[in-house]
Amino acid sequence: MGRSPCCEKDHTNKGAWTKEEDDKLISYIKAHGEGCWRSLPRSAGLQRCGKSCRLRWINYLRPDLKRGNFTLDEDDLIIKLHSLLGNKWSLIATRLPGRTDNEIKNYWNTHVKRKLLRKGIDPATHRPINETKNPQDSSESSKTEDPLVKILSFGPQLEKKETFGEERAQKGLICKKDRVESYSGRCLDLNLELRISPPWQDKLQDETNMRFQREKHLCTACRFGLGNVKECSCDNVKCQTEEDSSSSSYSSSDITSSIAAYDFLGLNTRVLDFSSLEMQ
DNA sequence: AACGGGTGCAACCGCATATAC
DNA sequence: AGTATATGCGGTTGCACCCGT
Repeated sequence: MGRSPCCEKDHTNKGAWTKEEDDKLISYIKAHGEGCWRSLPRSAGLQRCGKSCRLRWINYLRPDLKRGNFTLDEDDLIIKLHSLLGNKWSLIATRLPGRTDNEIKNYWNTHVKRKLLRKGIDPATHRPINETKNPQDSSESSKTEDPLVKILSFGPQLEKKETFGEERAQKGLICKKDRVESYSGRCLDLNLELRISPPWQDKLQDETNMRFQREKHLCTACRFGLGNVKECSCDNVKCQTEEDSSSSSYSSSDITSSIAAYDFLGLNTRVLDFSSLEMQ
C-alpha cells in the first residue's frame, strides 16, 4: 500500500475562490507557513483539495506577487527567455521576481504571441515566419545579418516533454566537449535539469559578472546586444559606445561570446552559467 | 438596452517525477 | 522493490468583462 489519499474529492469545492476561503488560506499560511498541502485544507478549515490551495496561494495570494501590467523590460525578457528555454514557464518565472509561471504563460498566450506575429516572427521558433516555413534553410538563416534574428535564433526550441539530459545521455550524445561546442551553435544540449557545480572557469566568470554590473545601467535593447540597431531605446552615447565594443565579441563563435550572449539576456552567469553545470 | 464576438485570466486537468509506505 | 499518492508543471478551459453593432 502507498500513501493515504490527500483529500476526499466528493467534499471539495471547485471553481472561483470566495473571500472567506482566501482569508482562511492566508491566515493559515501566515501562521504555519507554506508546504504540506495535503493536510492544509483540513487544518485551515477549507473544503478544497491541497492542489487547489497551492495554486491559489502561489498564483494569487502570495504577498510578494507583483500585480499589474508587465513592463517593457519584462516583456523583452520574457521573449528572450522563451527563445532560450521554450515553454518552461516556471524557469522563466524564476527570472521575473513577483511574477508567476501561470501569469507569464497567460501573458505570453494573450499578448506576446500576437505581438511577435505582428512583427512577422514565429512565436514558437522565434524566427521570421517565412523562414520557419522552410526548416531546411536553417543553415542559411544562421547567416542572417540581423542581430535581433541572430539572438532570437540562438536558443533551442525545446521539444515537448523532452528530458534532455536523460534522453541525450542515453543516446550517447552528451559529453563535456559537446556541451562546450554547443555554446557556439544553437545550444541544442541545453539541459534544464542540471545541478549546479562550482564555476568552471573563474576568469570567464569574472568577466561576465563585470559585464552584468555594467549592463545594469543600459537600456533593454543594449543589454541584449542590440544597441547599434533600431531596437535601441537608449540615447546614451556611453551606452552606444559600450555596445559597439561588446557586439564585436558577440559575433565571434567562440565560447566567450556565447556566454556573453547569455549575459545580454540578463542571465547573469552566476545564476545560469551552463558551462558550470553538469549532467545528472 | 440587448446581443454577440473577442479578450484576459483564474482555475482545472492530466501528466511526469518525487516520495512515502 | 513495488505501489500509490503528493507535488509541480504545462496545456487547456470556462467565465467574467469589454466593446462594437
